[in-house]
Amino acid sequence: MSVFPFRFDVLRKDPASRARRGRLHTPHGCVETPAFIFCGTKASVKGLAPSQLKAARTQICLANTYHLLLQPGANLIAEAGGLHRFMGWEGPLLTDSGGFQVFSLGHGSVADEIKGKRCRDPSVQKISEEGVTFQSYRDGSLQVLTPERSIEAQCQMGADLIVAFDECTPYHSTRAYTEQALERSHRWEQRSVEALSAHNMGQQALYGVVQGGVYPDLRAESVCFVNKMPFFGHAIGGTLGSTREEMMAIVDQVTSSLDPGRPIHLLGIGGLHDILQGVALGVDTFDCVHPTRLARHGGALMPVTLCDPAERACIVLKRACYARDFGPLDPSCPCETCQNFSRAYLHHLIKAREILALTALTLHNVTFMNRFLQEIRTALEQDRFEEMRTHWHSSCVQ
RNA sequence: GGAGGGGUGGCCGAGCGGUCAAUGGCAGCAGACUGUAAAUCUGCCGACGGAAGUCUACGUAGGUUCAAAUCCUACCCCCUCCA
Repeated sequence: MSVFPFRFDVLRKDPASRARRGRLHTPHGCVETPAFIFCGTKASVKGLAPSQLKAARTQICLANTYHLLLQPGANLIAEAGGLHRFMGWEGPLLTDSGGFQVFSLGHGSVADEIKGKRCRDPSVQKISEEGVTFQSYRDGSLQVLTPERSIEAQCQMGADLIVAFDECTPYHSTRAYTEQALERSHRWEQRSVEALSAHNMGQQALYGVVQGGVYPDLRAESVCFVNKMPFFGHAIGGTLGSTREEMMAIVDQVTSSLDPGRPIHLLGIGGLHDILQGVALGVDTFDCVHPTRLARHGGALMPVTLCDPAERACIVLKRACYARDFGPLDPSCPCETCQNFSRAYLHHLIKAREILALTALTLHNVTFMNRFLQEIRTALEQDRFEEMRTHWHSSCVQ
């Protein structure tokens, strides 16, 4: 009789907000929360080896069912001994269900669309009760993703935390459509639960996704649904509106009524301010491509004191003004990049399109995020979170 | 010496009478990036101007034409082949 190897403990609650310091137990180790989950979409955090992730004190990474299903296939990963062994990462892993990708296929515009920035061509995919038919981005072949297939693949890959298959409704959806999609997502999530229990290996914990778009009553309905389902944790998904205020209003509403005993994940959000606000609203984990993508595009995350506080929390190293900046990237950062390379050298690597630029900046941004989340955890432990938030807020927002 | 090909904006390279301040690419400059089709994408990129616009430009100097980077003549360079 084996014991379910997952547990979420709330170690401390912030007196001034809904923030909490927690610990998420998985078969591959604990995740101290609040935590950031790095995106390793195709079973690799682009540019970094697992040893480097580890050195940067990374706790947990994410991979994507959709991408891995198309290449190299869940069967192959199972043959390899599971995702952990396949990618050489011993720590906790999460796999996303592929629900999000289904809506960004063939276009690449849907990520924007979900954020309310652009309209998409609605003609690409077929959504039925059974699941979603979509075109592979690799070879154009038609693929079908259903709750059962997503869960089966996630079980084969064996990530610790897995996500129920949902429909991610875009921003420009009507209320009627969002509602219809929500109901269907709930049925898919129900099927996800059943599919997981059919595999019954007990080595994976399932997250249910809260949908409902920008409509408070639908979000409320979705919260009510996931709370009743036997999910281990909850994820907040779908469109979160077109502005930060709208996003936080939705997160606020949702987190205030989710089961407080379960960990809460905010899908796809990773801005520093967003994390601070999210944590204050009770979010335990975040994932986002931003830190790693930003790095590949020449941006280095920076403490507020080291970048132009009027704008972003990063410096764009490819800018000409860093060509002769021979000082360290961030003197306070212990990462190998900051310890060894000047801004001028990093600028050069980027301009010269050297591969090291990608690795060096990614390593820094990963380190930065881990330190940032560590700072939040420490602040929570010392009841200083409110102070930290205020400090960041006043430093960054003029 | 003979025959042929070519000289275009920082570079490479299209254009071969008007719609050409001149396609592309590179380099340069700036912006974007939030469940990753992203080492990507977008914009600017002769000078002056906020803009409309004005000026200077396609080896050099003339010429033909209402109009020339595009046609003609001479000259200067470069490349290939033959002697």
